[in-house]
Amino acid sequence: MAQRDTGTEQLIKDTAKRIFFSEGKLHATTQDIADAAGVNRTLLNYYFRSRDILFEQVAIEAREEMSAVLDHVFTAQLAFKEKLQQLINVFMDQAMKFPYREVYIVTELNRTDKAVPEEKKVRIKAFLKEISEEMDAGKIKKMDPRQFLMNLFSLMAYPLITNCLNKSIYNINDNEYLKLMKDRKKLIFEMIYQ
Amino acid sequence: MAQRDTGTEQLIKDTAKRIFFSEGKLHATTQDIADAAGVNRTLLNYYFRSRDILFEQVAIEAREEMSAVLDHVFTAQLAFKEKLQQLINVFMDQAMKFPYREVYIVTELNRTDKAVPEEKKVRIKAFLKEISEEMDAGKIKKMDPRQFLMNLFSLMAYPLITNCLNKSIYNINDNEYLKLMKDRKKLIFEMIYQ
DNA sequence: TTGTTGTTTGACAAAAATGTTAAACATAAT
DNA sequence: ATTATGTTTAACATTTTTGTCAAACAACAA
Repeated sequence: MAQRDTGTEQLIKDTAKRIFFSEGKLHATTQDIADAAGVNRTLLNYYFRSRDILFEQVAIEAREEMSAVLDHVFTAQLAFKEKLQQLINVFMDQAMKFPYREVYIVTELNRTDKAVPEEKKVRIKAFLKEISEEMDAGKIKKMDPRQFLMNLFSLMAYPLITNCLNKSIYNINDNEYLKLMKDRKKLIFEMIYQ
Repeated sequence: MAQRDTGTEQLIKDTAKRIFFSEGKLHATTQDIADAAGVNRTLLNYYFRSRDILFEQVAIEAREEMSAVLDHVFTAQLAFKEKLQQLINVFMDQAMKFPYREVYIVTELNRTDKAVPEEKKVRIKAFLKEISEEMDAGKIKKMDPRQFLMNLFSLMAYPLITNCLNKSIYNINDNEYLKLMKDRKKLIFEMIYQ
């Protein structure tokens, strides 16, 4: 396919991701993406054949990027406590850059009525087991381990999705918001781990 | 305007809300909404003039419905503990019905590049003050009260937004999911209030 | 240089979504 | 029954978005 790699294909995908995941413009058109990338719209068809294929490719890579982060932390040779700290650190850094990534994944699934892709559940199950053991050891409050994971991801992801609302509600500017989000890393850890 | 109220205007809005807030189909067209409501698409223009006006009206009412719930609980004549329990109970019931309501509000703001509407901050400020007092009284962990509120809403809202993903990741069906969400009410309260 | 191949562009075509209009319809009042 | 008024519909028009194609362009090889 791409014999002379001009970087255009990657540029288009990166731009699409910026618009969708960072700016949260889920209704962006192919023209919007082309303009933002500074390329002719026809190139989107040249590299991806159709809008739907491009959008799905972006969704697929979003899921892959997500799994990659989680797998990396889940399989790290670390004690649970350190794993947790690293997970919070890495995930929140990504969430601050791409706050709407999960929202994009979900809305694309809702839009296309496509079956939810079966996740590789081995890593998750192993981590759920670790969580259970930590509960037995009294390091974290006893509950359904799935609830524990939902709590964790909720605390990390949601405030960034509702960024614009929070800034209005709590009367804070960009800098202060950034500080609040950085503080959250420590706060979340202390909240779920004694 | 509506001398003979046939209920059509309300039907259109209710249908739009169902599609946007419940089904999470944020890319729905006017035709999609008309079909789902079982009415001629022209009626959307008859009652709302344009698509944009309808969509903004829906967003405005979404914010109003949200504030209404919060205001009601915030100003209730109850002790903080009971207020919190009621808030969790009422908010999660709504979130289970309309999981994507906040997402709709946010994406409409991002789509239209409209200024974030200034919220009535009096009630919020009063509640933030109550939270501070509760912290001083040792009933909740000390932190920035805004973080406390973010925690609370994150824990309530996020798992419902990611419903379809969670079902795949944790291998659960609709019924089990419903039970998990009901259990969360108690779980969230115990997590943030000693 | 010339030919080859992959890339980019503009003009055009097609499809999808939204908006407009006149006429049909229904209901209530005269 | 007839008129008046608000509601609904179908046909049409417009705008927006997406897709196609041939030609121009750029890099590389023979």
